[in-house]
Amino acid sequence: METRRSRERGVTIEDVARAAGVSRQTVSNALNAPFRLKPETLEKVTALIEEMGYRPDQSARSLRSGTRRIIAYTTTEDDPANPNPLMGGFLEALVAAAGEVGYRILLVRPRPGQDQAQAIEEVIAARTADGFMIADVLHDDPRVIHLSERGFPFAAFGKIDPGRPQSWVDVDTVQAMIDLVGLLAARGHRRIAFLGQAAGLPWMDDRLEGFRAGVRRFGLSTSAALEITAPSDDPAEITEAVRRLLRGNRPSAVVADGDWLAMGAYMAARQEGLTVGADLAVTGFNDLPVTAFLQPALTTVRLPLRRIADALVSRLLQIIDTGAAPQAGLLLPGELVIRDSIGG
Amino acid sequence: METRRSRERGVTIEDVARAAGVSRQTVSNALNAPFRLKPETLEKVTALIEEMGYRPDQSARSLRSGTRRIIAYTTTEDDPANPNPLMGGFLEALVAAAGEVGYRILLVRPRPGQDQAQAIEEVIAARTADGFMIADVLHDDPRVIHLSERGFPFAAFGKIDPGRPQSWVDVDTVQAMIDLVGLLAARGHRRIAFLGQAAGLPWMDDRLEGFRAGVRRFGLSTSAALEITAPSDDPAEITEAVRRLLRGNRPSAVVADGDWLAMGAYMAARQEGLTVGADLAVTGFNDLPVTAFLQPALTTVRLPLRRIADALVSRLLQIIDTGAAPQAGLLLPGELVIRDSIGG
DNA sequence: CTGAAAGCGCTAACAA
DNA sequence: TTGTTAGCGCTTTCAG
Repeated sequence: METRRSRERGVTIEDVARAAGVSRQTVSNALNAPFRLKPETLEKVTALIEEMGYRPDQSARSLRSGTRRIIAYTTTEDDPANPNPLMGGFLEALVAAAGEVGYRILLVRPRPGQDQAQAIEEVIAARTADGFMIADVLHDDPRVIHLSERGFPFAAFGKIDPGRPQSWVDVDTVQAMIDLVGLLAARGHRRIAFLGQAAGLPWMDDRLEGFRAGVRRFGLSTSAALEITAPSDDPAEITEAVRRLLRGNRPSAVVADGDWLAMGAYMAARQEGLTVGADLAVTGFNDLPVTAFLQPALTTVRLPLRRIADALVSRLLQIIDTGAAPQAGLLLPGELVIRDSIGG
Repeated sequence: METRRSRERGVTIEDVARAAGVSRQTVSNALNAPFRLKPETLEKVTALIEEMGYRPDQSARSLRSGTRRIIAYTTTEDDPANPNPLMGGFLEALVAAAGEVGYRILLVRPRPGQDQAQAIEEVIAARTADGFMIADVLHDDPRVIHLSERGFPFAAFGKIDPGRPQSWVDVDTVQAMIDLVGLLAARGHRRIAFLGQAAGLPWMDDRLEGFRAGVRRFGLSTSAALEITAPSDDPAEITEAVRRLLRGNRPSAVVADGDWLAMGAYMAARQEGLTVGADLAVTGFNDLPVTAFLQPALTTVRLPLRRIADALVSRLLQIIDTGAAPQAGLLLPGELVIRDSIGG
C-alpha cells in the first residue's frame, strides 16, 4: 500500500510539458518569463497549467533558484497575562502587506534552550527564508546584532541603533506626543502628568521624550514629580500608582504611555471619585480596540500599521534584491484620535 | 560582481563529508539516523557539523524527503476594529506547541480575489506545507470542505461537521456554561439572561445550548425574553442592547457569550445606575487579559489554549504520518475563573 | 523563440 | 557500518 506521502505527488512540469507538446523549459518560461514565448504557445501552455492545476513545487524551485518567497518573523515569547497588543495588529498588517507581493510569513521562535540569535541562525543556515522582519526592537537587540553581522536581509518595526543597517520604520512618537500635549495645553491644562512604564524600552523613551518636548514647547509646569512610572503591567498596580498621583497635588491631565496604562488611569479616577473628561483629562497611545468600551471615549494615537508594514516589506524586498540597506530609517506620523476623555 | 543570492551559499553536506573524510551519506545519517553510525564516526562527524555550522538546506531536504516541517495556518481576515482576541492567544500557543516538535507555522491568507479554498489549494499544490491548522471553524466551512475532499492533512480548533474527518479539538463549552449557570443558581439567582451574538457561529450556538441546558438543569425561569442578541460587535450597540434588557423586568444575572459582550454589560449596568456584583451578576467567556481592568473582577471561563494547541499538533502529526484521521473529536474542559462579578 | 543538458543539496535504496 | 548510485522538480545556461 502506498504511503500517504508518496500519494501526494502532484502535477509536475513534466506532465504539463508532455500534455502541451513542448519542453519543460517552455512551461517554466510561461510562468517565469512569459515575454519569451510566442503568444500562441503562451496561451496554450497557460491554459493547460490552469486546467491541470499545475503549481511549481516550492522546494524544487527554491533549491534551484535560491529564493523562497518567505519572510521570517521573530516573535518574542508573549506573556499570556499581558499579550503585546500590537503583535496581533502588526502581524495582521504584515501578513497582508507581504501577501500582496507574493511573500508569506513564517513564525520563528527560539526553541527551549535556544536564544534569539541561534533561532535566527538556524533559519539562515537552513535557507528557510529570504529575509527577516522583527518588531519591538531593543537597544543592542541580539536579533539586530546577529542579522547585521551575518549580513542577512532584515527590516525592523522600531528604530535600530546607529551603526547598524538603518532598515527600520517607526511611528513618529515624539511628534505625536507633542501634539497630544499641545491639545491639552490648548484646553487650558497647565499641570500635566506623564504615566510611563519602566524605562529602557526605546519606544517608551520616545514617548517620554516627546512628552517633555511638548511640555517645554507649550511652557507648562515641569516638576519632575509629574512623571510617574507604573511598577509593572499589572492592572491593579498601575491603578494604585495613579491613585497615589491623584491624591497629591493633583494634575488636571494624565498623558499615559499607552492605552493599557490609560485604562489604569480611568480606574484610578473612578476610585478617587473623579470623572474622566471633566475632572481629569486622560490620553493614551495605540488605539486598542478594547478602549471603545471606555467612558468617556479615550483620546489616543492610532498607528498606521498597514502603512508601516507596507514600507517595511518594500524595504526588505529591496535589500533582498539588491543587497543594499537604506541609508536612513523612515518615520511615519501617528494619527491623533480626539475623543471625549480630554473634555469638551 | 557576485549577486547577493549567490553569496548566500553556505556550508553543504559535501563540505562536511570532505572535511570528515566520509561520504555525504554518512553525514546525512549522523543527523537523520545516528544509531547507524559507529560511535567514533558519529562523534567525529557531529563535532564537525557543529564546528562548521552545517544545517541541511531545507529546500533540498524537502524536495528529496517530501516533508517540509511546516504547518500552514489559515487566518480569516481579521477585522481591525474588533480583532478576534483569541487569534493572538491561540496562535501564540500554536507556535509554541509546534515548535516543540520541530515544526514552524506559516501564515496563509487568500490574496485579493482569492477565496479560502484557492489559497489552500495553492499551498497544497506547491507542496509548501505538510498540513493545515484551522481555527474558528464554521458549519460547511469551505476550508474543511476543500481540505477533506483533497485528502490533505489538517486539524481544527473547533468542531467539524459530522461526515468530515473528526480531527478537531474544542473546549467543552456546553459544560462550562452549565457550570456557570449552576454557580449563579447556587447564589440564589432565578432570573438569568443570556447575552449572545447573531447565531449561526458554532461556538456561539454551543454557548447558548449550554446556557439552556443549565437553565433546565437548575429549574430556572425559561422565558424566551431572557435571551437577547447583540446586533453587532460594536461596543455602543452592545451596551444599548443590554440597557434595554435592564430596563424591563430585570434579570438578576447576565451570562454573556464572551468577555467582549460582558464588558458591554458592565457599561450598561453603570449607565443604568446598577452595581455589577451587587445589583447585577455578570459572567463572561474567554478570560481576555483586558478584563483585569474591570471592576469588580469578571467571572469567566479560561480556555486551555496551550493544551488545545498541543492536542491539535499531535493529532495533525499523526495524520501526516499515518494518513488516518481520528475517529472522534476531543473536548477539553474550560476552567471556571470565579471572581467578584457574581457577588460575594 | 524553443529545446537539451546540467545540477541545485539532499536522502532513499541498495551495494559493498 | 559505510559508500555508491540515482533522482526529487525545478531553473540556469547554452545551443539550436
